[in-house]
Amino acid sequence: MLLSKSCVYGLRASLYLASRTDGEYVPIKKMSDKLEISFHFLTKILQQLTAEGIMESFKGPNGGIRLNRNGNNVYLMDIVLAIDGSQLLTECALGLPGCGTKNPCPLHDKWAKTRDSIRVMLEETSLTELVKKGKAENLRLTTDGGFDILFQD
Amino acid sequence: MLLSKSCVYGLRASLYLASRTDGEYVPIKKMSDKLEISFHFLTKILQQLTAEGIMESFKGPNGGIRLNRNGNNVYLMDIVLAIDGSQLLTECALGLPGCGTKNPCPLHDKWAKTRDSIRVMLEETSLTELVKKGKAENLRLTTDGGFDILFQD
DNA sequence: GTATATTAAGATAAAAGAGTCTCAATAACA
DNA sequence: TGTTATTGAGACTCTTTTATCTTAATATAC
Repeated sequence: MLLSKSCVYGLRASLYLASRTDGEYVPIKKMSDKLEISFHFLTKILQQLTAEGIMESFKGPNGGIRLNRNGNNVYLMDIVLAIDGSQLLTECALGLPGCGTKNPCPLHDKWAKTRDSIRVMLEETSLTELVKKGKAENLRLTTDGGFDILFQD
Repeated sequence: MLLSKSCVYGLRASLYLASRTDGEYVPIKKMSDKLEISFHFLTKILQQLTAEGIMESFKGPNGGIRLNRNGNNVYLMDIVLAIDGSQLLTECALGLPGCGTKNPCPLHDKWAKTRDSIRVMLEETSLTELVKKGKAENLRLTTDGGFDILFQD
């Protein structure tokens, strides 16, 4: 698995939040219902993203979570790094510690190239870009149902 | 993590075997010592690869494991599929079941492209190619030490 | 045939990842 | 001020992966 399950859930939740343009807090419970993710599990993941400053939270009635972008776009890489760390982008394909251009394994060069294409994809893809596409083509963020059903209250 | 630890160990062992051109069986114990992998764990992994027909084994004194290539080259993809299965190459980046060109998630297109570059790399890289490179440049297959130390008895 | 070197197979254990539960803290509002 | 809606934090459980241990099966050689 490329990304951990936590990370995948984090991405889905981020996309959901990014599509809410009103800037209001969304309760985690609502998100977990819509996205079909366990409430408590999602809560933990969002706590991480909040701690990293990617989201901000507010307690109490009318509270919830929202993106904290200060006008800046959020990229997939931001989420992945916050949850899974940089492992995917640095690790040796043969699991050798300290593998790099200095002291490589036989697979290093090829793997570094492949890894780079993953990195570029994550770095260059923004939440807003995917939301735009998702809305335009009514794509899905859950097992069944299109993008739109997420936003019917 | 892109590949499971079992798969990584399987790749290292495969490279080790591919570098032994004499066609003799290599005892797992010797391999596990050289490659610094737990003997019992490696045994299980090699059992899988033997079951898949990628290697062949022989019991008793002078027994061990060797590649069963019948003159054919083995590619990284063979090992990965045998141990980790096709998950990596088919799975949706957002974890949605049945995600594909028919019913995609917003990330599907981009991820399919990235996934493809991983697939191509695994499909096009052969053990012999890596062994050749490893020998020529004395690269490593273990934490420390070059390719050559593996083959001093 | 008996001892020895090896893989095969299954049981068990330890560690990590995924998921659940409970209670505390905070904020709104009646 | 008390009730309710929410996030925060920690303990706990379940599952999968990783690793170890034990015993059986098989082949060789004396």
